[in-house]
Amino acid sequence: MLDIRWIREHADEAKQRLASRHGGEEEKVDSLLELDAKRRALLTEVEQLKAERKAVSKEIGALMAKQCHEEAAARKETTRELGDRIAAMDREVNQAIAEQDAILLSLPNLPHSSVPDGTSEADNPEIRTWGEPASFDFTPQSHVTLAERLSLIDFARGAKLSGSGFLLYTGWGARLERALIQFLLDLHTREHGYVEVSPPFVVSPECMTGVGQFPKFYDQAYAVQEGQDGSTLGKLYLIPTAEAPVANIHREELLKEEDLPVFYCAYSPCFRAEAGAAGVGTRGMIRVHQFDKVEMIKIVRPDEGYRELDAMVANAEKVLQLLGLHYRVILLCTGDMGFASAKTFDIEVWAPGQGSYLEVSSCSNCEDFQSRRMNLRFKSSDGKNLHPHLLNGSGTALARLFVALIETHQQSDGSIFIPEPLRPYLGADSIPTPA
RNA sequence: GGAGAGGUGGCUGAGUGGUUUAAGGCACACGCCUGGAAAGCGUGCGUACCCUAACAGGUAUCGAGGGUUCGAAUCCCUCCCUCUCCGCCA
Repeated sequence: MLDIRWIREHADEAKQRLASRHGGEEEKVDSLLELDAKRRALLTEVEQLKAERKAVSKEIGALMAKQCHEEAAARKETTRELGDRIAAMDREVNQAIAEQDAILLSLPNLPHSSVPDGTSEADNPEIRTWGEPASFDFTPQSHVTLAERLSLIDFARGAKLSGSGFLLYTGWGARLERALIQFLLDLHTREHGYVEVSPPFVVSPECMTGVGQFPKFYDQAYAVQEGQDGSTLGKLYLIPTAEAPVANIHREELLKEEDLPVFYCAYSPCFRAEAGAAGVGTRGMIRVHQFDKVEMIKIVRPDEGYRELDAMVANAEKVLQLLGLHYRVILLCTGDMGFASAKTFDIEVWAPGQGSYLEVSSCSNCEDFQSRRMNLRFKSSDGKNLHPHLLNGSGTALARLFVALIETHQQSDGSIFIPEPLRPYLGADSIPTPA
């Protein structure tokens, strides 16, 4: 959420920077400012009336104490009418606040000045690459072929259980998934300074609003209810990312400056309805309704936000480097960034079987956009209450990492080579071909 | 799900309709005192919004939302959360 006072004083800049997202959001600014002016005028007026009522009520109290009941009764008459006017105006003020909040919650974050202008992913500059695409003296297979041949995934039965887009990992596949999760958590907690948390996998709508999922992406979430009790529908949602619970851990709190920075990492499954994306889904594991992910979250002082963003990207890159996977780092342009983000780096890993790069990580600094939505603050050393920067990044998404890993490290005999750092977790140096 | 007890500022803790303008204490900040410190004494000290060039001023806020009243931390209703016990349950 943007700061209404900042918008009030920087209306032109707000419009310009919203316009740079090429989403037409800047058109909402004028009506927002009108509501703001109306709200403040009403508030000033009704607060004067309340001050008056308060003063007279106090007089009535004093008169009652002195047993002057007639005089008190006369004053009650005048304040009764005052109370009716106040109630009416309170309703108007609340209406204006509700309308203003609805617009504020619908506006995306402003892009940072270092974000390049653009309208689609075609305009995202490549920042750097690491390694080279794997070369083969045979034709590399798709992960679908590999997973079926090695019985890593039972696609048909996964679909039987839950529909298309749900995966049943089996045997070495299930074991590899588990090994990757633990490898990632150990890396980030032992080497990168994150505190591991294991959050709920369902969250309240307030948490979804806090990170900016709601109100814009209601359709993307799975809403749950208790049994057949429809009245409980909408009280909890399956998390689309661990960012939803973990970024909200300190919602509504006032942290101390010495508490910062806070680094969390968490494993969770991620549930995405992908409404409207029917038919876009590719065969296999690349676009699914449920996948595992290890997420990194940072809560930092505003002056450290961008330094910490770079560090977080490096943390995610380390995963791919240790696994020997070629990747590139992309800076998202203004038109391609997520709703809550001010600046986002994507990391795309090379999948030789696909002949394409797959997004396995997205690291964003949301600045104070989310912390304002969730009323998360910290008291600075000079006593001011400030909104910290909130950063989130995948470290990394698992299904696509699984794809890149088996496609990159497939051998001519059909087995999968396991990179050294992962071996203690898998308990093997390769996934063998079936006998 | 049932019964009971609770929810007051950073913490603690009073307050059952009207100088409560939320007492007192702790913590914190500043000052006095001291060779220095502690103790003691004094002053200040929540949050959000409105207004103002600034100082000042105003409104709201006692888990949340409604209601009664001239006036609600206090009375009524609904909901949320915590604790104790019971039931069910991995």
